[in-house]
Amino acid sequence: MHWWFVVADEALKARWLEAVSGAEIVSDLAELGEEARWVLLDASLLGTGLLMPERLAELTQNRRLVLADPLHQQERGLTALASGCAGYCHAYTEPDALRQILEVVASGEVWVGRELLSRLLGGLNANLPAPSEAWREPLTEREQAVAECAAQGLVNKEIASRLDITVRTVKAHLSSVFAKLGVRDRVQLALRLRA
Amino acid sequence: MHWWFVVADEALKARWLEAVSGAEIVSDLAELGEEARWVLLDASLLGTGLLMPERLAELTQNRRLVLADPLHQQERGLTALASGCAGYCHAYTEPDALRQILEVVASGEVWVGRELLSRLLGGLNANLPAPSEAWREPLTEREQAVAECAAQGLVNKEIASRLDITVRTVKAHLSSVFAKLGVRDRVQLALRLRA
DNA sequence: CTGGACATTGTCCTGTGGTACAGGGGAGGA
DNA sequence: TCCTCCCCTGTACCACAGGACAATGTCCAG
Repeated sequence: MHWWFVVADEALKARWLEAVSGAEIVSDLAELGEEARWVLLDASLLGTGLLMPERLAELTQNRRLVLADPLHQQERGLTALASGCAGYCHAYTEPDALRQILEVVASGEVWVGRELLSRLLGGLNANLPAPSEAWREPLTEREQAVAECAAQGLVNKEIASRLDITVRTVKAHLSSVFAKLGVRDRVQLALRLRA
Repeated sequence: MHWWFVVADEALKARWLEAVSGAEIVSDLAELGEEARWVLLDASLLGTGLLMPERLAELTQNRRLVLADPLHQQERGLTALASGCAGYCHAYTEPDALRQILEVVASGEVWVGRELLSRLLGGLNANLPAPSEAWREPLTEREQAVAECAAQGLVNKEIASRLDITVRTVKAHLSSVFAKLGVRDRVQLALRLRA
Protein backbone atom coordinates (compact mmCIF):
# COMPACT_ATOMS: atom_id res chain seq x y z
CA MET A 1 0.00 0.00 0.00
CA HIS A 2 1.69 3.19 -1.13
CA TRP A 3 0.02 6.53 -0.78
CA TRP A 4 0.51 9.46 -3.13
CA PHE A 5 -0.15 12.96 -1.89
CA VAL A 6 -1.08 15.61 -4.42
CA VAL A 7 -0.37 18.76 -2.46
CA ALA A 8 1.41 22.01 -3.15
CA ASP A 9 0.98 23.86 0.12
CA GLU A 10 4.03 23.19 2.33
CA ALA A 11 2.17 23.44 5.61
CA LEU A 12 -0.47 21.04 4.38
CA LYS A 13 2.15 18.66 3.09
CA ALA A 14 3.87 18.60 6.46
CA ARG A 15 0.60 17.90 8.16
CA TRP A 16 -0.27 15.06 5.84
CA LEU A 17 3.16 13.51 6.20
CA GLU A 18 2.57 13.56 9.91
CA ALA A 19 -0.34 11.22 9.26
CA VAL A 20 1.46 9.02 6.74
CA SER A 21 5.19 9.36 6.50
CA GLY A 22 6.82 7.88 3.44
CA ALA A 23 4.07 8.91 1.08
CA GLU A 24 5.03 9.93 -2.43
CA ILE A 25 4.58 13.68 -2.96
CA VAL A 26 3.64 15.49 -6.16
CA SER A 27 2.52 19.08 -6.40
CA ASP A 28 0.54 18.82 -9.60
CA LEU A 29 -2.06 16.41 -10.85
CA ALA A 30 -0.25 16.09 -14.14
CA GLU A 31 2.57 14.35 -12.30
CA LEU A 32 0.35 11.47 -11.23
CA GLY A 33 1.22 8.33 -13.10
CA GLU A 34 -0.71 5.09 -13.38
CA GLU A 35 1.31 3.64 -10.55
CA ALA A 36 -0.43 6.01 -8.13
CA ARG A 37 -3.30 3.81 -7.03
CA TRP A 38 -3.93 5.36 -3.60
CA VAL A 39 -4.15 9.10 -3.75
CA LEU A 40 -4.90 11.88 -1.33
CA LEU A 41 -5.67 15.04 -3.29
CA ASP A 42 -5.90 18.62 -2.12
CA ALA A 43 -9.15 19.76 -3.74
CA SER A 44 -7.76 23.24 -4.28
CA LEU A 45 -5.46 21.77 -6.93
CA LEU A 46 -8.44 20.86 -9.10
CA GLY A 47 -8.22 24.32 -10.51
CA THR A 48 -11.78 25.49 -10.20
CA GLY A 49 -13.88 26.41 -7.25
CA LEU A 50 -16.51 23.89 -8.19
CA LEU A 51 -16.07 20.16 -8.01
CA MET A 52 -16.60 18.84 -11.50
CA PRO A 53 -18.16 15.37 -11.34
CA GLU A 54 -16.75 14.39 -14.72
CA ARG A 55 -13.28 15.44 -13.73
CA LEU A 56 -13.51 13.52 -10.46
CA ALA A 57 -14.85 10.44 -12.21
CA GLU A 58 -11.91 10.62 -14.58
CA LEU A 59 -9.43 10.99 -11.76
CA THR A 60 -10.90 8.13 -9.77
CA GLN A 61 -10.67 5.58 -12.55
CA ASN A 62 -8.41 2.70 -11.56
CA ARG A 63 -7.43 4.32 -8.29
CA ARG A 64 -8.67 5.11 -4.85
CA LEU A 65 -8.91 8.84 -4.40
CA VAL A 66 -9.54 10.65 -1.12
CA LEU A 67 -10.46 14.27 -1.63
CA ALA A 68 -9.16 16.61 1.05
CA ASP A 69 -11.12 19.81 0.75
CA PRO A 70 -10.29 23.15 2.38
CA LEU A 71 -13.89 24.17 1.60
CA HIS A 72 -15.46 21.42 3.64
CA GLN A 73 -19.15 21.48 2.65
CA GLN A 74 -21.78 18.79 2.50
CA GLU A 75 -22.70 19.52 -1.11
CA ARG A 76 -19.12 19.17 -2.23
CA GLY A 77 -18.75 16.01 -0.21
CA LEU A 78 -21.81 14.47 -1.77
CA THR A 79 -20.56 15.42 -5.21
CA ALA A 80 -17.17 13.92 -4.49
CA LEU A 81 -18.56 10.62 -3.25
CA ALA A 82 -21.15 10.42 -5.99
CA SER A 83 -18.36 10.97 -8.52
CA GLY A 84 -16.35 8.02 -7.35
CA CYS A 85 -14.13 9.34 -4.59
CA ALA A 86 -13.29 6.85 -1.88
CA GLY A 87 -13.39 9.51 0.81
CA TYR A 88 -14.03 13.14 1.52
CA CYS A 89 -12.56 15.04 4.41
CA HIS A 90 -11.31 18.42 5.48
CA ALA A 91 -7.90 19.23 4.03
CA TYR A 92 -6.63 20.24 7.47
CA THR A 93 -8.11 17.38 9.41
CA GLU A 94 -6.07 16.15 12.38
CA PRO A 95 -3.23 13.83 11.39
CA ASP A 96 -4.60 11.02 13.55
CA ALA A 97 -7.99 11.36 11.95
CA LEU A 98 -6.41 11.56 8.51
CA ARG A 99 -4.41 8.41 9.17
CA GLN A 100 -7.58 6.61 10.14
CA ILE A 101 -9.36 7.82 7.02
CA LEU A 102 -6.54 6.55 4.82
CA GLU A 103 -6.48 3.24 6.68
CA VAL A 104 -10.20 2.76 6.13
CA VAL A 105 -9.82 3.51 2.43
CA ALA A 106 -6.73 1.34 2.15
CA SER A 107 -8.73 -1.56 3.52
CA GLY A 108 -11.25 -1.18 0.73
CA GLU A 109 -13.99 0.77 2.42
CA VAL A 110 -15.25 4.26 1.65
CA TRP A 111 -14.80 7.04 4.12
CA VAL A 112 -17.80 9.18 5.05
CA GLY A 113 -17.83 11.64 7.91
CA ARG A 114 -20.77 11.76 10.20
CA GLU A 115 -22.13 15.01 8.78
CA LEU A 116 -22.39 13.61 5.31
CA LEU A 117 -23.76 10.39 6.63
CA SER A 118 -26.39 12.20 8.60
CA ARG A 119 -27.34 14.05 5.45
CA LEU A 120 -27.60 10.84 3.50
CA LEU A 121 -29.64 9.10 6.19
CA GLY A 122 -31.98 12.07 6.29
CA GLY A 123 -33.04 11.27 2.76
CA LEU A 124 -33.75 7.65 3.57
CA ASN A 125 -36.62 6.30 1.56
CA ALA A 126 -39.14 4.44 3.70
CA ASN A 127 -40.31 2.27 0.82
CA LEU A 128 -37.01 0.68 0.06
CA PRO A 129 -37.19 -2.26 -2.30
CA ALA A 130 -36.79 -5.61 -0.65
CA PRO A 131 -33.80 -7.70 -1.63
CA SER A 132 -34.43 -10.86 -3.56
CA GLU A 133 -35.35 -13.61 -1.12
CA ALA A 134 -36.89 -16.06 -3.50
CA TRP A 135 -34.43 -18.68 -2.27
CA ARG A 136 -36.38 -18.92 0.98
CA GLU A 137 -39.57 -20.19 -0.58
CA PRO A 138 -38.82 -23.91 -0.73
CA LEU A 139 -36.91 -24.08 2.55
CA THR A 140 -38.07 -24.69 6.10
CA GLU A 141 -37.21 -22.17 8.80
CA ARG A 142 -34.31 -24.16 10.11
CA GLU A 143 -32.97 -24.78 6.63
CA GLN A 144 -33.08 -21.04 5.97
CA ALA A 145 -31.14 -20.33 9.13
CA VAL A 146 -28.46 -22.86 8.27
CA ALA A 147 -28.31 -21.67 4.67
CA GLU A 148 -27.82 -18.07 5.73
CA CYS A 149 -24.97 -19.03 8.00
CA ALA A 150 -23.25 -21.10 5.35
CA ALA A 151 -23.70 -18.38 2.76
CA GLN A 152 -22.05 -15.94 5.12
CA GLY A 153 -18.93 -18.04 5.07
CA LEU A 154 -19.28 -19.96 8.31
CA VAL A 155 -17.94 -23.51 8.47
CA ASN A 156 -20.16 -26.29 9.79
CA LYS A 157 -18.64 -26.18 13.27
CA GLU A 158 -19.40 -22.50 13.59
CA ILE A 159 -22.93 -22.94 12.33
CA ALA A 160 -23.48 -25.75 14.82
CA SER A 161 -22.23 -23.57 17.64
CA ARG A 162 -24.24 -20.58 16.48
CA LEU A 163 -27.52 -22.48 16.16
CA ASP A 164 -26.88 -24.77 19.11
CA ILE A 165 -27.12 -28.02 17.12
CA THR A 166 -24.60 -30.66 16.13
CA VAL A 167 -22.43 -30.63 13.04
CA ARG A 168 -24.39 -33.63 11.83
CA THR A 169 -27.61 -31.68 11.93
CA VAL A 170 -26.01 -28.83 10.06
CA LYS A 171 -24.94 -31.24 7.34
CA ALA A 172 -28.42 -32.71 7.16
CA HIS A 173 -30.01 -29.33 6.69
CA LEU A 174 -27.38 -28.24 4.16
CA SER A 175 -27.84 -31.38 2.12
CA SER A 176 -31.53 -30.70 1.99
CA VAL A 177 -30.92 -27.07 1.05
CA PHE A 178 -28.50 -28.06 -1.70
CA ALA A 179 -31.07 -30.44 -3.15
CA LYS A 180 -33.96 -27.99 -2.93
CA LEU A 181 -32.01 -25.08 -4.46
CA GLY A 182 -30.19 -27.16 -7.02
CA VAL A 183 -26.69 -26.18 -5.97
CA ARG A 184 -23.83 -28.55 -5.37
CA ASP A 185 -21.96 -26.94 -2.48
CA ARG A 186 -21.79 -24.00 -0.13
CA VAL A 187 -19.90 -21.75 -2.52
CA GLN A 188 -22.71 -21.99 -5.03
CA LEU A 189 -25.18 -21.54 -2.21
CA ALA A 190 -23.46 -18.33 -1.17
CA LEU A 191 -23.57 -17.06 -4.74
CA ARG A 192 -27.24 -17.99 -5.01
CA LEU A 193 -28.22 -16.17 -1.84
CA ARG A 194 -26.31 -13.09 -2.94
CA ALA A 195 -27.80 -13.00 -6.39
CA MET B 1 -12.29 4.29 25.89
CA HIS B 2 -13.74 1.07 27.19
CA TRP B 3 -15.70 -1.21 24.98
CA TRP B 4 -18.55 -3.41 26.13
CA PHE B 5 -19.42 -6.49 24.13
CA VAL B 6 -22.94 -7.81 24.39
CA VAL B 7 -22.47 -11.32 23.11
CA ALA B 8 -23.57 -14.77 24.22
CA ASP B 9 -22.04 -16.97 21.55
CA GLU B 10 -18.64 -18.18 22.72
CA ALA B 11 -17.11 -18.40 19.28
CA LEU B 12 -18.26 -14.91 18.47
CA LYS B 13 -16.96 -13.59 21.77
CA ALA B 14 -13.54 -15.07 21.12
CA ARG B 15 -13.49 -13.51 17.68
CA TRP B 16 -14.42 -10.09 19.00
CA LEU B 17 -11.85 -10.29 21.76
CA GLU B 18 -9.29 -10.96 19.08
CA ALA B 19 -10.18 -7.54 17.73
CA VAL B 20 -10.30 -5.76 21.06
CA SER B 21 -8.88 -7.57 24.05
CA GLY B 22 -9.85 -6.26 27.44
CA ALA B 23 -13.40 -5.43 26.50
CA GLU B 24 -16.10 -5.90 29.12
CA ILE B 25 -18.34 -8.87 28.29
CA VAL B 26 -22.03 -9.28 29.09
CA SER B 27 -24.31 -11.89 27.62
CA ASP B 28 -27.57 -10.06 28.03
CA LEU B 29 -28.73 -6.57 27.24
CA ALA B 30 -30.26 -6.26 30.69
CA GLU B 31 -26.76 -6.38 32.13
CA LEU B 32 -25.74 -3.17 30.38
CA GLY B 33 -25.39 -0.33 32.82
CA GLU B 34 -25.11 3.35 32.17
CA GLU B 35 -21.35 3.11 32.36
CA ALA B 36 -21.35 1.20 29.08
CA ARG B 37 -20.88 4.09 26.69
CA TRP B 38 -19.20 2.17 23.83
CA VAL B 39 -21.06 -0.99 22.97
CA LEU B 40 -20.78 -3.71 20.37
CA LEU B 41 -23.99 -5.68 20.27
CA ASP B 42 -24.77 -9.01 18.66
CA ALA B 43 -28.03 -8.26 16.86
CA SER B 44 -29.32 -11.75 17.53
CA LEU B 45 -29.63 -10.80 21.19
CA LEU B 46 -32.29 -8.23 20.38
CA GLY B 47 -34.78 -11.03 20.65
CA THR B 48 -36.76 -10.64 17.48
CA GLY B 49 -35.89 -11.26 13.88
CA LEU B 50 -36.76 -7.71 12.95
CA LEU B 51 -34.81 -4.66 13.98
CA MET B 52 -37.14 -2.41 15.91
CA PRO B 53 -36.23 1.24 15.32
CA GLU B 54 -37.74 2.34 18.63
CA ARG B 55 -35.77 -0.29 20.50
CA LEU B 56 -32.55 0.70 18.78
CA ALA B 57 -33.16 4.38 19.40
CA GLU B 58 -33.66 3.56 23.07
CA LEU B 59 -30.48 1.51 23.22
CA THR B 60 -28.40 4.17 21.48
CA GLN B 61 -29.33 6.96 23.85
CA ASN B 62 -26.26 8.30 25.60
CA ARG B 63 -24.01 5.68 24.11
CA ARG B 64 -22.28 4.67 20.92
CA LEU B 65 -23.68 1.41 19.72
CA VAL B 66 -22.27 -0.71 16.92
CA LEU B 67 -24.66 -3.39 15.75
CA ALA B 68 -23.02 -6.61 14.67
CA ASP B 69 -25.54 -8.55 12.65
CA PRO B 70 -25.34 -12.21 11.59
CA LEU B 71 -28.07 -11.40 9.07
CA HIS B 72 -26.06 -8.80 7.23
CA GLN B 73 -28.59 -7.04 4.98
CA GLN B 74 -28.80 -3.53 3.62
CA GLU B 75 -32.33 -2.96 4.92
CA ARG B 76 -31.34 -3.86 8.42
CA GLY B 77 -28.24 -1.73 8.18
CA LEU B 78 -30.22 1.27 7.06
CA THR B 79 -32.69 0.73 9.88
CA ALA B 80 -29.87 0.48 12.40
CA LEU B 81 -28.12 3.63 11.24
CA ALA B 82 -31.33 5.60 10.89
CA SER B 83 -32.20 4.56 14.44
CA GLY B 84 -29.05 6.00 15.88
CA CYS B 85 -26.49 3.22 15.72
CA ALA B 86 -22.93 4.38 15.27
CA GLY B 87 -22.10 1.47 13.03
CA TYR B 88 -23.45 -1.61 11.37
CA CYS B 89 -21.36 -4.59 10.38
CA HIS B 90 -21.37 -8.33 10.00
CA ALA B 91 -21.22 -10.17 13.31
CA TYR B 92 -18.44 -12.40 11.99
CA THR B 93 -16.41 -9.71 10.32
CA GLU B 94 -12.65 -10.23 10.37
CA PRO B 95 -11.03 -9.11 13.65
CA ASP B 96 -8.81 -6.57 11.89
CA ALA B 97 -11.80 -5.06 10.15
CA LEU B 98 -13.77 -5.09 13.37
CA ARG B 99 -10.95 -3.33 15.21
CA GLN B 100 -10.94 -0.65 12.54
CA ILE B 101 -14.70 -0.20 12.80
CA LEU B 102 -14.50 0.21 16.54
CA GLU B 103 -11.61 2.65 16.19
CA VAL B 104 -13.59 4.74 13.75
CA VAL B 105 -16.57 4.81 16.10
CA ALA B 106 -14.38 5.46 19.12
CA SER B 107 -13.00 8.52 17.38
CA GLY B 108 -16.49 9.91 17.03
CA GLU B 109 -17.34 8.93 13.48
CA VAL B 110 -20.02 6.60 12.19
CA TRP B 111 -19.14 3.39 10.48
CA VAL B 112 -20.78 2.57 7.17
CA GLY B 113 -19.74 -0.24 4.89
CA ARG B 114 -19.56 0.35 1.17
CA GLU B 115 -22.77 -1.54 0.37
CA LEU B 116 -24.82 0.64 2.65
CA LEU B 117 -23.08 3.74 1.45
CA SER B 118 -23.82 2.79 -2.11
CA ARG B 119 -27.48 2.50 -1.21
CA LEU B 120 -27.45 5.85 0.54
CA LEU B 121 -25.77 7.48 -2.41
CA GLY B 122 -28.21 5.84 -4.77
CA GLY B 123 -30.31 8.91 -5.22
CA LEU B 124 -27.22 10.78 -6.30
CA ASN B 125 -26.39 8.48 -9.21
CA ALA B 126 -23.66 7.08 -7.05
CA ASN B 127 -20.48 6.16 -8.81
CA LEU B 128 -18.54 4.58 -6.01
CA PRO B 129 -15.22 2.98 -6.82
CA ALA B 130 -15.85 -0.38 -8.39
CA PRO B 131 -15.82 -2.85 -5.51
CA SER B 132 -15.32 -5.83 -7.75
CA GLU B 133 -11.82 -4.73 -8.74
CA ALA B 134 -10.18 -3.77 -5.47
CA TRP B 135 -9.33 -7.35 -4.65
CA ARG B 136 -7.07 -7.57 -7.71
CA GLU B 137 -4.52 -5.12 -6.44
CA PRO B 138 -2.32 -7.45 -4.38
CA LEU B 139 -2.66 -10.47 -6.68
CA THR B 140 -0.61 -11.63 -9.65
CA GLU B 141 -2.33 -12.30 -12.97
CA ARG B 142 -2.53 -16.00 -12.48
CA GLU B 143 -3.75 -15.65 -8.92
CA GLN B 144 -6.53 -13.38 -10.20
CA ALA B 145 -7.56 -15.93 -12.78
CA VAL B 146 -7.70 -18.74 -10.25
CA ALA B 147 -9.48 -16.55 -7.73
CA GLU B 148 -12.16 -15.60 -10.25
CA CYS B 149 -12.80 -19.23 -11.07
CA ALA B 150 -13.04 -20.25 -7.44
CA ALA B 151 -15.33 -17.32 -6.67
CA GLN B 152 -17.61 -18.43 -9.46
CA GLY B 153 -18.14 -21.74 -7.68
CA LEU B 154 -15.76 -23.97 -9.59
CA VAL B 155 -14.01 -26.77 -7.72
CA ASN B 156 -10.25 -27.18 -8.03
CA LYS B 157 -10.51 -29.89 -10.67
CA GLU B 158 -12.60 -27.68 -12.89
CA ILE B 159 -10.29 -24.73 -12.42
CA ALA B 160 -7.29 -26.90 -13.31
CA SER B 161 -8.99 -28.05 -16.48
CA ARG B 162 -10.07 -24.57 -17.48
CA LEU B 163 -6.67 -22.98 -16.92
CA ASP B 164 -4.73 -26.00 -18.17
CA ILE B 165 -2.73 -26.49 -14.95
CA THR B 166 -2.71 -29.18 -12.28
CA VAL B 167 -4.87 -29.27 -9.19
CA ARG B 168 -1.72 -28.75 -7.18
CA THR B 169 -1.01 -25.50 -8.92
CA VAL B 170 -4.57 -24.35 -8.35
CA LYS B 171 -4.15 -25.03 -4.65
CA ALA B 172 -0.88 -23.14 -4.57
CA HIS B 173 -2.41 -20.07 -6.15
CA LEU B 174 -5.50 -20.26 -3.95
CA SER B 175 -3.42 -20.50 -0.79
CA SER B 176 -1.53 -17.41 -1.85
CA VAL B 177 -4.76 -15.61 -2.67
CA PHE B 178 -6.25 -16.51 0.70
CA ALA B 179 -3.19 -15.16 2.46
CA LYS B 180 -3.07 -11.95 0.47
CA LEU B 181 -6.76 -11.16 0.80
CA GLY B 182 -7.05 -12.29 4.38
CA VAL B 183 -9.78 -14.84 3.81
CA ARG B 184 -9.76 -18.38 5.09
CA ASP B 185 -11.48 -20.33 2.31
CA ARG B 186 -13.14 -20.10 -1.03
CA VAL B 187 -16.57 -19.23 0.35
CA GLN B 188 -15.17 -16.11 1.94
CA LEU B 189 -13.21 -15.46 -1.22
CA ALA B 190 -16.41 -15.59 -3.24
CA LEU B 191 -18.07 -13.19 -0.83
CA ARG B 192 -15.10 -10.87 -1.00
CA LEU B 193 -15.04 -10.76 -4.77
CA ARG B 194 -18.74 -10.10 -4.86
CA ALA B 195 -18.69 -7.43 -2.20
C1' DC C 1 -54.76 -43.62 15.56
C1' DT C 2 -51.89 -43.07 11.57
C1' DG C 3 -48.91 -41.02 8.33
C1' DG C 4 -46.16 -37.29 6.79
C1' DA C 5 -43.20 -33.42 7.54
C1' DC C 6 -39.80 -31.38 10.26
C1' DA C 7 -35.89 -31.43 13.32
C1' DT C 8 -32.38 -33.78 15.30
C1' DT C 9 -28.63 -37.18 15.74
C1' DG C 10 -25.56 -41.40 15.17
C1' DT C 11 -21.59 -44.05 12.52
C1' DC C 12 -19.14 -44.62 8.41
C1' DC C 13 -17.18 -43.48 4.07
C1' DT C 14 -15.06 -40.96 0.07
C1' DG C 15 -13.46 -36.99 -2.02
C1' DT C 16 -12.03 -32.33 -1.60
C1' DG C 17 -9.89 -28.38 0.51
C1' DG C 18 -6.05 -26.50 2.35
C1' DT C 19 -1.40 -26.63 4.26
C1' DA C 20 3.48 -28.25 4.67
C1' DC C 21 7.68 -29.24 2.63
C1' DA C 22 10.13 -29.66 -1.40
C1' DG C 23 11.71 -28.51 -5.97
C1' DG C 24 12.61 -26.70 -11.09
C1' DG C 25 12.48 -23.26 -14.95
C1' DG C 26 12.05 -18.67 -16.93
C1' DA C 27 12.28 -13.70 -16.86
C1' DG C 28 14.05 -9.54 -15.38
C1' DG C 29 16.78 -6.44 -12.65
C1' DA C 30 21.02 -5.32 -9.94
C1' DT D 1 26.39 -13.86 -12.62
C1' DC D 2 23.23 -13.77 -8.96
C1' DC D 3 18.97 -12.94 -6.78
C1' DT D 4 14.07 -12.43 -6.61
C1' DC D 5 9.61 -13.23 -8.13
C1' DC D 6 6.27 -15.72 -10.72
C1' DC D 7 4.55 -19.94 -12.36
C1' DC D 8 4.43 -24.55 -12.16
C1' DT D 9 4.57 -29.23 -10.00
C1' DG D 10 5.50 -33.31 -6.81
C1' DT D 11 4.27 -36.20 -2.39
C1' DA D 12 2.21 -36.23 2.00
C1' DC D 13 -0.93 -35.12 5.56
C1' DC D 14 -4.99 -33.64 8.18
C1' DA D 15 -9.44 -31.58 8.63
C1' DC D 16 -13.52 -30.79 6.59
C1' DA D 17 -17.42 -31.24 3.28
C1' DG D 18 -20.80 -33.93 1.69
C1' DG D 19 -23.26 -38.17 1.13
C1' DA D 20 -25.10 -42.90 2.56
C1' DC D 21 -27.69 -45.42 5.68
C1' DA D 22 -30.01 -45.45 9.80
C1' DA D 23 -32.75 -43.87 13.67
C1' DT D 24 -35.85 -41.12 17.21
C1' DG D 25 -39.11 -37.57 18.77
C1' DT D 26 -42.63 -33.90 18.06
C1' DC D 27 -46.37 -31.86 15.82
C1' DC D 28 -50.35 -31.73 13.05
C1' DA D 29 -53.75 -32.95 9.63
C1' DG D 30 -56.75 -36.54 8.06
